[in-house]
Amino acid sequence: MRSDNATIYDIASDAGVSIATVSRVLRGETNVSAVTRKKVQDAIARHNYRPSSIARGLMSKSTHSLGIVLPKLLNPHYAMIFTGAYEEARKMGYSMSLFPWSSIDTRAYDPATMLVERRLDGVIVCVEYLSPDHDEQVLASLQELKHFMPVVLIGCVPPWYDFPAVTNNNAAMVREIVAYLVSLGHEKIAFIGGVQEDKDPLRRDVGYEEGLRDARLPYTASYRVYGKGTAEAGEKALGDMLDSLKPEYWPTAVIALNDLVAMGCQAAARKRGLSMPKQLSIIGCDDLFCAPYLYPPLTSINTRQQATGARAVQLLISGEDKRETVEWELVERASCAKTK
Amino acid sequence: MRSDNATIYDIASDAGVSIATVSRVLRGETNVSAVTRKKVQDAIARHNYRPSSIARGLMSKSTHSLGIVLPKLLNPHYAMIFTGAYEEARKMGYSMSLFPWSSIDTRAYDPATMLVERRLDGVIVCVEYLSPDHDEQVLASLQELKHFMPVVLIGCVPPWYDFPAVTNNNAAMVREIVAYLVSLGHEKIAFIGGVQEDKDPLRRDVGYEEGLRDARLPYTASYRVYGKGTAEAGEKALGDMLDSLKPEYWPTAVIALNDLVAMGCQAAARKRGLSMPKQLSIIGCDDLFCAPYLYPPLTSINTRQQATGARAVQLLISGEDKRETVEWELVERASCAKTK
DNA sequence: CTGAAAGCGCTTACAG
DNA sequence: CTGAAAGCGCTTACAG
Repeated sequence: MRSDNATIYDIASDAGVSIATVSRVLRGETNVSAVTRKKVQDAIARHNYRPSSIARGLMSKSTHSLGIVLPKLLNPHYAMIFTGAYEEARKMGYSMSLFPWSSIDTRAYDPATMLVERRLDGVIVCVEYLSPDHDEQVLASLQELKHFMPVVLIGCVPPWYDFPAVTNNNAAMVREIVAYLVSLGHEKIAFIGGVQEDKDPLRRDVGYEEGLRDARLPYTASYRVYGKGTAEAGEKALGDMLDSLKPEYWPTAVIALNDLVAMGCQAAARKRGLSMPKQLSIIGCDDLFCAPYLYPPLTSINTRQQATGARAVQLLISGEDKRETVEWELVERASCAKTK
Repeated sequence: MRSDNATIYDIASDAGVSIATVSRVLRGETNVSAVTRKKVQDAIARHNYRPSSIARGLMSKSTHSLGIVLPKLLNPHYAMIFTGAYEEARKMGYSMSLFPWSSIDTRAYDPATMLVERRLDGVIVCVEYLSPDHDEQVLASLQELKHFMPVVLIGCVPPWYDFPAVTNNNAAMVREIVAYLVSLGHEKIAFIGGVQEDKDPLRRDVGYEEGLRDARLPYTASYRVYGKGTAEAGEKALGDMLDSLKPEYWPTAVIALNDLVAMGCQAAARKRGLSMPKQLSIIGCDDLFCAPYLYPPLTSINTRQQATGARAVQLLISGEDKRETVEWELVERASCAKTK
């Protein structure tokens, strides 16, 4: 084993053939005689030679590598998406590089520079709605990026984003969650998390209001708290709600934007002596690995993140320009109970 | 904005200069006259030109990109390491690609192929001890990889691995944990998780036994259960231990290999009606984001994963061939209590 | 301060 | 089945 950073020329001369022939066996072409192939393979083994994907990428316009832009990996929700996308890419013979979103849009020169300079074959971008002007800025970046390479979106993608995408129908999902809680006898149902100005018609807010309407329940503004999707935000939001309401008006159920928020809600409720799920039912969303180990074990929605990531890769590679919706599943555990 | 995939030739001819001059302004060289620079920059803007890092990488031997090999991203422990490494790399002007370990060693051709073909400037590998033959295989892969690029190790790195590394001193850590539990009055202390045949002198086992010896406590084989570092494994391990022991011999404290195992232990204890921390104290390791939201909130060890990742990047780039140890911190929450 | 030329390590027609 | 040659899009001495 030499590992001398041999090039295709070294292999060719060592095997006594041309570099074109070496290239042929490298790429597995069949029109090479057995003995020639053997000579080349031996030379490759002797030098421990690995072709440079850099040089290879120069000539063949495809780099066979994809990118995925995710808000942050510390949230396991995104780690699941990444894992699903990565595995699918690998199956299809592509590599997949991860770009934390923050590292993209802090580049002064241009949001998409890193992606474009690497000549990726395509990129999956996970969109989050943060505020109207952030939205505008994101859309502009995406449109520019689209000029350079195929883009598939996941996450919270408003319908007016003209991109192929794979998403959940959040509105329908939350509407069903409300129905589920109503079926358990709940009438005072709170919803915690999300951004107030979001104008996406698929947003969870819409489902919340629809679900209430379905059950002919009033919309109580005090039960609707906006905030970031973190445990801290959830803890503060529910805590403030409870502290500001007379106990007889306390919600009997809360829908959390995601499992992180739900974790925070559990903490807030516990701190105020509420027994769960007896006095308060909580349902999360995303079904993180820790959901079954919270107390009480958290009922949540499996949003099939890995399937989402995998499907996005398929759209990216096939070039289909369509918008798909992925199913979800209610995972019942002990955190939601009947009111009596 | 044209996005016509212009090359350096297009820019040069459009600006009326040579490609060498375009290259100079691209790389920010100072020896270019202001007017020439302006002409070039205008042409770049007009074409929305981005240089190809592929072509750039061919000539300059450095790709300015690093790799990191991690067992699995779904465990937030590794997501923290990645985040720390990624951010540090970015600060130093490097990009960082993630390679799940599984995708490395299932390549029939060669474990390191993906890394080598991409001509990475260096790679961080997170090592896990799984079994003696896995260990042998990993070491062989690493040694081969080392012929191609600088390698820095993190994770469970035995001292006979001749590589720069940044690790925790697990033995010392667990020894202190035992002392902490002893200071709370515990004498029946269990340890759950890990691989039995591990011969690393820094391994957690060693610290467990040393800690017991420090406190002049007996080593009780029934209190030592091996297993994978998952919640399921933890739940089964503690469950089996409790079921097989008369209650008066039940441990009053358990040290879990990591927070996942600790989560499982909480579930097993709860299922058997043990009240925590009154009847059973549990301490985890890694201080995952969910630790404060478990019930009871989990006392754990902050192993400074982000700092570990960042430091590994620094060693990789500086080329220092040394082995460093990173500090840890006990994070006291409610899951460990005095025995009386 | 600027340009002509060679070269990085491959792939890809094109001949034979 | 195999090879000579051009070319991918840059950077890097080397001249001037």
